Formats: sequence, C-alpha cells, structure tokens
Amino acid sequence: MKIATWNVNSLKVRLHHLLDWLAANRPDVLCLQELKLEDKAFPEAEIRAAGYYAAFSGQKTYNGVAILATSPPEDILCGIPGFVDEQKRLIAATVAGVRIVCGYFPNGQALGSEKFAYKLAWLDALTRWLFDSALPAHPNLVLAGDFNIAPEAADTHPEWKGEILVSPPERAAFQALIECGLTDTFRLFEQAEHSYSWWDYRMGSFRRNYGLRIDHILVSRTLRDACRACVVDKTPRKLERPSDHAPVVLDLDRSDKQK
DNA sequence: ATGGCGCATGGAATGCGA
Repeated sequence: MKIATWNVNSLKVRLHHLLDWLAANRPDVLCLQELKLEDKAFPEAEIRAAGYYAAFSGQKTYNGVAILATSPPEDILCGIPGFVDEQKRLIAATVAGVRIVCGYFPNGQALGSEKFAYKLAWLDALTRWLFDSALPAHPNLVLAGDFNIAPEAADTHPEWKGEILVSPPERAAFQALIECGLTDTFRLFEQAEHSYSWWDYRMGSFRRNYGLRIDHILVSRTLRDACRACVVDKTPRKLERPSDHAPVVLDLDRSDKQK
C-alpha cells in the first residue's frame, strides 16, 4: 500500500502536475494540502477520471485539504473535534482499514506572533485528539501532511538561519506527537544526507538544495513494522511552475492485514 | 541574505507562505 502526501500550493494551478504524478506513481492514498479553492471548485471529475475517489475540505484563497484514494474513503471527518477553527486544515478518512489523517499544519509566521500561538494551540489540540480519541479508536493510523516543522538539525540545510519551523517549542510539539506512539517513517530508512521536502521559490533555493524537511508521514505502532520504504520524490519540483513542496511517499506492506 | 518568488484577490497593490 502506497501512501503519499503533497502540498500542491493551489490545486487549480497544479492539477496537471497532480494528474501526471498520479498516473506515474499510482499511490493507493494521496493526502493533499493547500488546495486554495472552495469545495464547489474541486476538480472531482478530473480526479475521478484518473481513477481516484476524493474526500475534501476546501476554502477560498488559503488552506484546504483532501484525501485521494483508489477505494472510497469512509468515515470522513473534517477539522479537529472540539477545536473551533475557520481554517480548513485537517481531514481524516478510513481507506482499506487504515485511518488516514491529513493535515496542513499552521505556519506560525514568527515566534511570539498571534499566528505562532495559533500554531501551538492547533498542535496541542491535534495531539490531544489523537491520543484521547483517534488512536484508541483506530490503531492502524497514518498522520501525513505539511507539518511546517523540521524536527531535527538534519532536517534543515546546514546554513539555515530562521527560527520559525525549527524553534524549540515547535520541535517539542512534534515530539509530543511522537510520544503518542507515532513514528517518523522517513527516519526508519537510510536516506541521502540533506534530504528535504520544501525549497523556497526565491534565491535559487532548489538549485542550491537550500531546503527543509517539513512534510512527513507518521504511522502508529501497529503499522511501524509494515513500513518498507519512505522517500521524497523531487521529480515534480523540477517541472515548470512547480509547487514549492515535493511529494513524500510511504510504502506499507499490508499483506498480513487479515491476521 | 528574508530582499529577490509564486499564488490569490481583483483588476493595482497587498497579504501571505515557509
């Protein structure tokens, strides 16, 4: 079972990159972030024609998340239960017996800002909901998306200077997710040094590999031993008018799922 | 090095992303 995540930075602009990537890679599940369109503008027909069902929670201009899958997503949930939020940043659904949680985590803008406080509150609400409700109800759970956190020093270019996305409180919030019993699947496998998932459009960042690893796929304990590979696919980042994020792909062995 | 890009809104200039 292939499960992927990709911040497309406008589904409207990136639709053809998405369709080409789906055709070339055929994941069973793809979590999308930053749709930047309302539900009525979601390109459902094109995605259905590509062989995918979709659960989506869109919004004008900002945010918007979706789960695409080759079998129909079930028990669809939008937003973190109990957390009042106008921003469409979370969608969950069950696909082939695996609970998929797709998140577009807040950016936070700058330490000490209102947006930073919102980021930490959002992360706290997510963690509590996963620990108290989602994980007990769904032992086979995948948390995938744009976390807007580079968890460790190895996840930033060595010359990286900023504070946001790498600050101690953000990294502590990431560790709190790990302490729920989740595993960062990318680090289960040997990876090339300086592996990132996002590069700024400016400064020739992609050419210089001046990036961050902020897009992640975490799995619950019951799925950990089934992980076979996790990679960043830089291919679509090289296209004309790319998203600034690259897809991350997890290969999960579900051959023992009936046991 | 935070400027420089790209996207959205709205129809120019601004807000925002990360």
